[in-house]
Amino acid sequence: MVIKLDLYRIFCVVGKNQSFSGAAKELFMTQPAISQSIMQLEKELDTRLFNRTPKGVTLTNEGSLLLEYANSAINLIEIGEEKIAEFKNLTIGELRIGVGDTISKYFLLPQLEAFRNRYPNLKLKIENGTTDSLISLLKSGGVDIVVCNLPVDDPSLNVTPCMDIHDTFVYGDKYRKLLARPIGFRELAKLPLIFLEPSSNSRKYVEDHFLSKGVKISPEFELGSHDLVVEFARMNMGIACVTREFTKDYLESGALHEVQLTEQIPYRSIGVCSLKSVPLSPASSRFVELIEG
Amino acid sequence: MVIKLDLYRIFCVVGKNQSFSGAAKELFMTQPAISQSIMQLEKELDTRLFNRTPKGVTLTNEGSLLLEYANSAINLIEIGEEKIAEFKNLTIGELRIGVGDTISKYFLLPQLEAFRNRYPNLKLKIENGTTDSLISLLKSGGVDIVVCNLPVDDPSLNVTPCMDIHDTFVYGDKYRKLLARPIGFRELAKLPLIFLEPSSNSRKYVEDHFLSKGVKISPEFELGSHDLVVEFARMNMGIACVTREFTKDYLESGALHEVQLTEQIPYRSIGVCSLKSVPLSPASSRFVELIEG
DNA sequence: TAACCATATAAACACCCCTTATATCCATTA
DNA sequence: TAATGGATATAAGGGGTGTTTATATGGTTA
Repeated sequence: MVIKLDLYRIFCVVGKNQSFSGAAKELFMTQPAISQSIMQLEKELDTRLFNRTPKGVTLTNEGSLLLEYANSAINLIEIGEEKIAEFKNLTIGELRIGVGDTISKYFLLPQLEAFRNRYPNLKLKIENGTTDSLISLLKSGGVDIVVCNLPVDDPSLNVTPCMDIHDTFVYGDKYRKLLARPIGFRELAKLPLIFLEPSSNSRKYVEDHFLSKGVKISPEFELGSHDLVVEFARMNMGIACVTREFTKDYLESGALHEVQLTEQIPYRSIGVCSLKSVPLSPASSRFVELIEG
Repeated sequence: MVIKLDLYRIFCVVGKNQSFSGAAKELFMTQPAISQSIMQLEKELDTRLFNRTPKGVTLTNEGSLLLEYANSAINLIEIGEEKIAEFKNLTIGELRIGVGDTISKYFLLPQLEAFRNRYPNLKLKIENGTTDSLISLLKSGGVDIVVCNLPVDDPSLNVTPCMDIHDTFVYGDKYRKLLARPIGFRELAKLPLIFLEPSSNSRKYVEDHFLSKGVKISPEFELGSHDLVVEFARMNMGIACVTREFTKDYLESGALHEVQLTEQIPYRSIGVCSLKSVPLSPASSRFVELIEG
């Protein structure tokens, strides 16, 4: 027979008060309840814990010893509960986000900054990688959520789009006259093009779309990051395929100009992915609210 | 609302097993009981502690953290229970005995030695003093039991006689002829007498008994310890009032001889006294058994 | 697709713990 | 010494809670 732990809570309070009736008040119980609880504990331990006196009770040696242990135990539980509360406050804990490089810089970083200011004690861990590698990281428990380019088609994931992005082509001043009027995919493909590497999700998306229209591209430059692509365009190395939303500053300042296309490239979305089977942690859930809201 | 501590015990077992049904087996409960207990704990903490998977459950971050605290707490309780068991085994704890000097040396010491051999881990504290001072020490909680000369007449004490002692008079070789035949109190009182100090319980007892027979004694020597009294008799300084049981060696070896009295001094007893209001500790109770048995 | 193993849900029952009521003991005070 | 007050002990009844049985649901595996 295992001794009920709740008896120890009562025991601690009685030990503190040196009185059954005093403990009863503190615990919002009646004196007989306390009396019986202590008697039960004493019976199960086969040890007298208190000496009853006309003015209360006093601990026996055994009782004193036990009280130290019981007090510590209950304190530990209380500290544990406090820690849990801190988790809920997001004053402790961690948030592990998987995110693609470009999204990281232009979309997630500002959000992360705000989030960090709000919950400065939360540990943040950011994992970079391709969409595919991030999704498998998510499934293996390496990250809590993944922010990546959609579509992601996986029945075991919750996928929530949170921002639309548009693939577009931009150029520097040198090409201004040449591109003064709208052009089609086929004409565009003949110009010197600047793209991301073929492995990149964005590159594949645009390239596939062109292919579906019967147009094959063969870029002059294939670069490792969106930043580089933008810089090359600004240096008039060619026409760059970029994400409009991540090139906003250059477009608004007039450093770059957008190609007018006669056909549209359908927009894509950035979305948050999480495992259906694992409920979001408080931190993840709060972060998702933030970037969706 | 305070969270029931027993939920934490279940939580620990589930955490260890990473499985509700596994924990159910270990706890001799059914799986739904575990399921509901964890759900209740999660509800009261408003925090998910386990992620349910098809092959069991896994701890969330919150759960992991809480488990450390809960495990430690329950371990503490278990250690406390073990300590209590040690108290019962008399492998820890202490025994505080109040005892008169003479009794200490001739009666208690041998018993104490046996007791200590049997329970070597028990701390022993011996307090010396007069019967009166020991009784008040007992009442103030300074000792657990008192071994002293009876009678002790106090309604708040349990008094158990455990050995009879006899007051008698002894002498050395010089008095041999003089005391070859039985004599009465009155004649005895005229001889040079060696007694304990007037404050001693034994002295008072014998002196009072003589007085009740109309005989007043005026000892030649009044000494501080029974040992001294015996030694003075051996050195033929007079006729010594001693306890027969504590002078056995001298009498048997012929170093001292016992006065043949025509009237008897009623025997007294040595007894163990304890407070009625305070049950004996395991150690006290075991010791009392020993000296009574 | 069926079987198996995991957790979740629902409902009934049994047990336990708490409360109310009362007793008892001791100490203090009139 | 009797009476009062405050402490714990005891007894009995009732309500709540936790456990069980029964069943559902979901997911992996063969």
